[in-house]
Amino acid sequence: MADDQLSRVFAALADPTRRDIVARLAVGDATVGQLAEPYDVSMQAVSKHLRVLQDAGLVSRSRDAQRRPCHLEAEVFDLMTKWLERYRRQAEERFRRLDAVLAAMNEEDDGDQQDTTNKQTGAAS
Amino acid sequence: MADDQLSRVFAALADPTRRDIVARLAVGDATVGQLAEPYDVSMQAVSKHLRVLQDAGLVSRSRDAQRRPCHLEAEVFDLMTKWLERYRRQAEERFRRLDAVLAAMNEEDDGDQQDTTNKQTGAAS
DNA sequence: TTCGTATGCAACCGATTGGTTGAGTAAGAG
DNA sequence: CTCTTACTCAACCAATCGGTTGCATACGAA
Repeated sequence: MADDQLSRVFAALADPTRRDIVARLAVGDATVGQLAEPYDVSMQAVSKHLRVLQDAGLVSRSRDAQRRPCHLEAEVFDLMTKWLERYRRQAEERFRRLDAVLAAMNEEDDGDQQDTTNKQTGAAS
Repeated sequence: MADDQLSRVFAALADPTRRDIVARLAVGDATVGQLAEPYDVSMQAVSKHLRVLQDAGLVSRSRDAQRRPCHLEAEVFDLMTKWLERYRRQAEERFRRLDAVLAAMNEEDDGDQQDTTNKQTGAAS
């Protein structure tokens, strides 16, 4: 179901263990073993988490002898920030409009408060 | 597994249909039927999506006769933004440190050239 | 070559997810 | 009251998820 990048990123970060891994990689690169150590799950489980993070573009991996160090890719955060910023702006805009309506209602506050409010038409994601 | 708020929010937004619903609610409040109409899924399915969004704190719902209008709660976005900002800052910080190391290496670049740097994989997409 | 370390891959399992259909509920209209 | 509208709830189902175990692989060391 999660086919696009944004879906993969959000799905990846929906797991606390994976967010924890991201937190540790933000401090510095680490191997699978190092990442697995603080948890009481198998290394294969952590390896799976890393595959999810990698598919989401959140981490990249290189080779160092038999180790596969993981590196946090920070650019993906920009994608999320951009997505978020859009709705924050829209929410603020809506808030401003609501304020305006309220102010207008105060000014001429006799009868007739029928809604000139929003019926929306959808946007896409 | 997704018990905390952040997990619920990310999980909720991992679905393209739910992000779409958020996009439409950002424009203005809507009923379940209005939200379901553009998709070729049952209203029950949309109702389930809305329950997920509600549990994540992303939407609230009121009552208007037999209708249940949905309203986007923008505050949750602050939670995500805060989470994101933390890693963006850390990434920048790391980047600055790497720059410093590189600069230091340039300054004393006579003999002795083994890298004490982070091995890091190339940039990305 | 053989051994140990670090990791990946595949198969399996129980819980969750996104969808369905069908029945039930809340409220205005006739 | 009954009918219709607008939903929710409950049961079910296939697919996915997070975990496991067991085996295969890549590489350095002995």
